[in-house]
Amino acid sequence: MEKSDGTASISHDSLLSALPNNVTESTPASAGQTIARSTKREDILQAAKHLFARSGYHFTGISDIIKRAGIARGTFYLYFKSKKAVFDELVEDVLFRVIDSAKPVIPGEPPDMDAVIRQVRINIAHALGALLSDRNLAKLLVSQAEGLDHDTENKLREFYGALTDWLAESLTEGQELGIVRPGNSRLMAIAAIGMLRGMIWAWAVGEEDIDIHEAVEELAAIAVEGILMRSRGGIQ
Amino acid sequence: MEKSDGTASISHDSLLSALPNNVTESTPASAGQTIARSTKREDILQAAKHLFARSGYHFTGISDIIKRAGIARGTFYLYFKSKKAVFDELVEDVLFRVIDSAKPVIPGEPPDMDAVIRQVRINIAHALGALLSDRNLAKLLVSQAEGLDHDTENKLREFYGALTDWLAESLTEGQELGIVRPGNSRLMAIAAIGMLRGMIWAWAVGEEDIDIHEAVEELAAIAVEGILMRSRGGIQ
Amino acid sequence: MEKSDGTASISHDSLLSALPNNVTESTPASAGQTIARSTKREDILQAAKHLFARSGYHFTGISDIIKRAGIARGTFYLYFKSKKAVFDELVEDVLFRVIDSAKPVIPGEPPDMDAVIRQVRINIAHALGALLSDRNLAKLLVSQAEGLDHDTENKLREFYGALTDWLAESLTEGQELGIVRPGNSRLMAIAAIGMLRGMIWAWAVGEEDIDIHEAVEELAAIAVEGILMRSRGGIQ
Amino acid sequence: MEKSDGTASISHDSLLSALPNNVTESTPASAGQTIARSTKREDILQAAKHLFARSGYHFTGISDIIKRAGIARGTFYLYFKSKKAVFDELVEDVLFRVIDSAKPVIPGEPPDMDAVIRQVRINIAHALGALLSDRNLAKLLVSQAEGLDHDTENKLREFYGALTDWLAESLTEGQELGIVRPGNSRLMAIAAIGMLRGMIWAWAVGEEDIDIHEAVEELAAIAVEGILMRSRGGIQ
DNA sequence: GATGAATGAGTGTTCATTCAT
DNA sequence: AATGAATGAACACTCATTCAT
Repeated sequence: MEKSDGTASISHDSLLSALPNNVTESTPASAGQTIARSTKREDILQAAKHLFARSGYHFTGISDIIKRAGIARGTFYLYFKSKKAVFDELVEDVLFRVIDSAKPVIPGEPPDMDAVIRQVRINIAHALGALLSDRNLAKLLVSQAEGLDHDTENKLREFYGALTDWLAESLTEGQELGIVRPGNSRLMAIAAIGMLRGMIWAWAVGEEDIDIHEAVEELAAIAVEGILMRSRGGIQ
Repeated sequence: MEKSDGTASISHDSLLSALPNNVTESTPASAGQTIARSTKREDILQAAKHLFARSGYHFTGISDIIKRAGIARGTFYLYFKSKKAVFDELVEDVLFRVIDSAKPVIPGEPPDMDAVIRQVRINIAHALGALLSDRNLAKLLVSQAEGLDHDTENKLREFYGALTDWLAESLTEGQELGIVRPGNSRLMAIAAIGMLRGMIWAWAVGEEDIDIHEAVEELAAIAVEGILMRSRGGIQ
Repeated sequence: MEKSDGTASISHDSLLSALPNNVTESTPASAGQTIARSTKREDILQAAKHLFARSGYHFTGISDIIKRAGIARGTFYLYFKSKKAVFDELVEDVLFRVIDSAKPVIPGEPPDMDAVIRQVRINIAHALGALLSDRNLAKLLVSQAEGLDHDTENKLREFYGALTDWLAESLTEGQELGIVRPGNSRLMAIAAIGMLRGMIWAWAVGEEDIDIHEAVEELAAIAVEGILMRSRGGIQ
Repeated sequence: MEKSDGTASISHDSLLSALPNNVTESTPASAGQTIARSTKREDILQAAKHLFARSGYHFTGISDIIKRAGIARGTFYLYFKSKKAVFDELVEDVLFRVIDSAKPVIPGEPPDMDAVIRQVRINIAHALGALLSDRNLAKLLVSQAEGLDHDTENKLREFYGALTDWLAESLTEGQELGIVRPGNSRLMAIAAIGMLRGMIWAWAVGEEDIDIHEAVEELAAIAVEGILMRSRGGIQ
């Protein structure tokens, strides 16, 4: 994406299209009332999020959700058409958070490595922060959403696909600008996203005690320097 | 682990302990017969693997498995005590493959960076190869095993925990030997494993067309050099 | 049991303890409503009683019960947690009826043989009447409750044990008061209870056409002339 | 039954007809071999008897029986056409033993009360002895055979019916001869058989510690002083 | 005769969803 | 809008019986 002012940046509009329907306005009609917006819907989402994260989708029953939300059985179906619908909304919520956190990196003219690295660091911090703010949501994404059904699998596939496309494209542009190491940018993108996911997983599921600032530093360091020491020069 | 000859290496015995019982010989007794090994057990495993990978554990019924394996209902329970038992065996199978592929890296005296990198590359190739040989098995590990019961979740957690411990320890030793960049070795380990998982996931679930050799090269390159270019020097 | 006024009587409190929990109020909460008591629960019990008595516990399926009760499969489990639970409630019901019918015999001072016999006859009438009012319930007690699981078997064993203990004790006291023939009172108790059971069985299972009044008379006659003391004579 | 010599006695031929097929020759054909008669059939019966008595018909599987009998699955069906067939044979065995033990009481001319009582006592001893010799068989009869299926229920009904008929008839004849108290002889018969059953049940199921001689004495005492005529007196 | 791998009809129970009130 | 009693399709698993060897 070549901007008119000559600087290159990667918009994240394409990422948003990965979500089936726009999540921003997921509240029910409820036209008449302006204040005291139905809190029940939110109660259900909160209860379900907690339970899905703790016990998993399949082991969480409608009974559990309504008990925790403090509503009656039938009421549940007033706000959501199915158990799956609640899950879907929660998943879309996480995905949106992550997408929303991805900001284009603008190298400047001429490319200023230091600035780039700062921006990368900020991007990583945002992506991590988006998920690490809600352990249950993170858990949902990394350990419940997968392997559920074909719909969810597809949604996830699309999401990660779009994320990978976007990052790979960004890296390719970065290579052209000389700020990204030569190589298969798509594989780099996959690896980079994998690192982030690994961090989230370790924190959410593995229950590692991860300090977000340290994690951001380390990920940025790997991005810049890799893991192994170099005697001199690069890889042979 | 300091070996008597001065060279350091990391055994992977600790990794093996992550598996509840040794998987290598899980076939039933059937002592007498030497030939004509019961093919039914294998049929069931194959059928279940395919279906679990395609539709998920919960959406795969015994009916589906026996239909695909071409056996009767009761026959299934002649070979496995439950649906869960089949799944467990499949999961242990993948875990064992991965564990088996992890080989210690011996830097030599004095540390020869080139040799180290070669060995790292081999390790990556093994780990990837162990899983990329069977897409369904890979899918099982990265996307189906989670969100199941707590037992399986714990097994997986333990597995990744042991893998992380092992790699983190290796990296720490590497730092002492000056072949690994300074930094939080545990976070490095998490990130490194995340990269591998990301690769697997992209191939198994995202259905990316990944060339194993290229993937190994790129991962090794990231390990050695990171992703971003460096003006000179490391991160500021 | 020696009462302070010199008269002896046998309380049947010990018998009640044979029942695991008090059966009298086994209806579900449903606090608010006063009228329109859930008839479904009763429907299920009636249907199950009929079927258990006709075909036996093991040959009666949930399908049979719900078909006869005119409800759906799931509805059954709204009122009972298992097929066994229905059976248990029915059994406890019979046991309670029998226990409830046992009233202490008070000989008076000095012992009035005629009064004693009248009371014995009343006791027999109660015990028989409690069961002969419901053929299916009777059948359950004498021919279905056995051969089930150990829990039920134990409950029954305990019940008959308590009944025997109580009667044997009563007879022993009667012997001390000179209104019961000398002899092994425990064996007498077993025989007496056996007679009653035999009567019930013949009516419920053997489908004998038994007139309750005649049966009471005959049993009383045997009791009076066989167990109770006579002016002179006895076994040679 | 009026015998030609003027004495009355009750044959028990009618009782034998209660058994569907004559039990005496229940061994399989196996024509050729005279010696070394197949012990397997007996092994199965023994094993089944033990298990049925211990765990009940429904909780005893073919697997249990063959394991205990030390034979293979298929072999079982070489000797019995079904699990039920084994049970039936065992039940018929008990019934036959009881029937076999019933001997006619011959009062003599003129009726000798002492002789009659002796014979009654012997009859009771035989009936009890037939069952008390094998606790498992007794248990089968009193606690497993009932409530099984309609076939068995009918067989049992017929058996007890015939037994009752026989005893009632005997009692009626006794009344005519003046050795049995007036009254409903059928109800007397039912009560008498009930006493015996009660004794057996208490011993086999209730696990009472019953001395057979004492039991015979007590039952005889009840019979003599409750059912048989006395010089003077009777029910008031 | 003896075997035991294979069978499949049958079981009790669950739970997301509906709908009359 | 809110309720919760009622629903019934779907499930994993059992076990008496058969039959090719």
